[in-house]
Amino acid sequence: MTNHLAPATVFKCLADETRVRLMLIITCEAELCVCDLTGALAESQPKVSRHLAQLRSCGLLEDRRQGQWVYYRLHPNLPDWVVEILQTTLVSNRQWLSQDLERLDKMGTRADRAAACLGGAP
Amino acid sequence: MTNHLAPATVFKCLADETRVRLMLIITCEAELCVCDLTGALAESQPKVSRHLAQLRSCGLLEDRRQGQWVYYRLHPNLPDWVVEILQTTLVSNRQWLSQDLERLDKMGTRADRAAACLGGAP
DNA sequence: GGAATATATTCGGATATCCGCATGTGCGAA
DNA sequence: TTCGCACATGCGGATATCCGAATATATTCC
Repeated sequence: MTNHLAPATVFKCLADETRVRLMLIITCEAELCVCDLTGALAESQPKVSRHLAQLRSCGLLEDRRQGQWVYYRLHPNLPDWVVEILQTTLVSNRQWLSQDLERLDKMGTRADRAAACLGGAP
Repeated sequence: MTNHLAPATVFKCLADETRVRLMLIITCEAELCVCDLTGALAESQPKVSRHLAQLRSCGLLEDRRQGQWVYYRLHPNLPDWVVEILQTTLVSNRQWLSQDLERLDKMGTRADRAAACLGGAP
């Protein structure tokens, strides 16, 4: 809402298959760490990390370090129209994204593991 | 709705400033010929033509020759989510697009078709 | 401190993108 | 047919993008 992100800048960020997949999965799951994303996409760690860095430097993502893990989520100041676009794309392309989400589901996300840990034994 | 356009493909088309401007203006005006678009963008004719060709070959635009003019419009089989994205982007970036639309408006002639899409934005 | 895990970055090369300039093509009018 | 306008495209060349492999940094655990 506060950021000015030119349309071309936003679309350039989404113009790479790896980056759209990252953005849509994060839109879907709210917050994920790099290892989750690497597993979900079944891509190499440097590749995923590089694209995440690009998305962050453009202002689409925000990162947060917690221990050895770095969590990524949509940037809180993301303009509304960008969020809308992500959600629209997500809703109409679930099938396209299903393999990534299945892989993510099967590995159990770090967020889930952490939550389970908080609820159970720390 | 019928076409299968992968998200990355669509966003790649919109990842260039010239191409987003073309797509948004056409989304706004329904149908325009190359000379209108060249005037609106104030870019060279080969540049505009080349980008239009790319948008057409990707399936985002459809062209129609009428006499010496070639009119471009959104492809009728464009998936709904792509149209939604274009409209969302348009609505939230009127200011960004205003110069192009003003130029188009001032040209008059072939661009007689309502430029009233801009609404009341300054 | 040292090993182990998670993440980031550098490097170099293959490929893609974008552009201006010039030229080619299709159409209508004279 | 020839001219002129509207549009498309071929041809370099500059620049950007993307990747794998290797390496660097950060943090935790022992």
